[in-house]
Amino acid sequence: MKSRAELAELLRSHGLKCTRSREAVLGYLESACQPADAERIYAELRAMGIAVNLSTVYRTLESLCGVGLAKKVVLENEGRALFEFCDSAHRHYLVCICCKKIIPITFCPLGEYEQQLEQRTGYEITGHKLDVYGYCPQCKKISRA
Amino acid sequence: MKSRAELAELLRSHGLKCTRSREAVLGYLESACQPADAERIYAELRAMGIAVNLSTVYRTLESLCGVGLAKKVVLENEGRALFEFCDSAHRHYLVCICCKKIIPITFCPLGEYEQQLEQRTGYEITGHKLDVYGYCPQCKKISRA
DNA sequence: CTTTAAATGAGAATCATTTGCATTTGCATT
DNA sequence: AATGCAAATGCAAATGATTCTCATTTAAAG
Repeated sequence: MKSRAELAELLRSHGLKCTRSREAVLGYLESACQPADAERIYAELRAMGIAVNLSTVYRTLESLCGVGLAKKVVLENEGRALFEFCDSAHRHYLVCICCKKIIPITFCPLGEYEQQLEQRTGYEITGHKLDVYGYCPQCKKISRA
Repeated sequence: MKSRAELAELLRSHGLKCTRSREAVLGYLESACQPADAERIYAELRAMGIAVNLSTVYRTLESLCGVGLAKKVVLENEGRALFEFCDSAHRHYLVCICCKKIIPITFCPLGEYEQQLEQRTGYEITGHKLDVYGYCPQCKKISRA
């Protein structure tokens, strides 16, 4: 959980002008425990008494992603894009297909696989996206009941 | 490349009424060498002289996916959904971030990884999605020139 | 050949996201 | 502290993919 001053500094050091909306959105993402979509960020900020405009939230998210302060996460069967604070760590997501809870996974087993693929296909591989789907412990119980 | 009769049989054996549009869409997917989006399928069919409606293409794709004859593929940074004929093989995609060409990959290295995840997280894992991004041989050359 | 439920066409509706434009604001400079 | 200006914002309208409504057509069961 970063202070107001830290957020401002983070923005400036990434070449972004520091504004009320940007500070708010960045602060929200930084303290969020899960990726959130624009509408949700918008709603939560309003609930906190910070009047931002939805377009501004979208624009801010775009800027933050542009400078690497946020990351856009697009999941299958999810109509809208999610965003998270970007600590520049490579990660994957484990998504509950029932309650939609998302937990990040830091272990990635694909390094060697990518090398093999490069050799076999002649592609120059720049990255990958892996999401795992299933039932979280709670939903597993419920679906059995 | 399946015959008209084979397509009809495929539809019926999956519990779908056989109609002109469905036969056309299924036939297109079956002979396509890459996943295609609804608009493209629509355009190509019209170009072949088959007058289908775009809504029908969407509805047909939904039905086909519903009975397992097609598969929806959602890629990052791709505004629209893609669809492919479903031969029920588990596969991943290697997508050129430059020309958007997509090649399917049949080798999947994630079986063991999923088991480890189940143990560590208590989730019941039902599946995953892995897409790999990079430059295809041609685009690799171009970007260097 | 009827019948009937399901499929289709045409266009309106929806939903997330983007954009145009007038107004405001950060912030560097007087 | 006041000024200027480009960048950021608010608002409403535009967009693009997809879905829905409803009147009409069609597949295929009887």
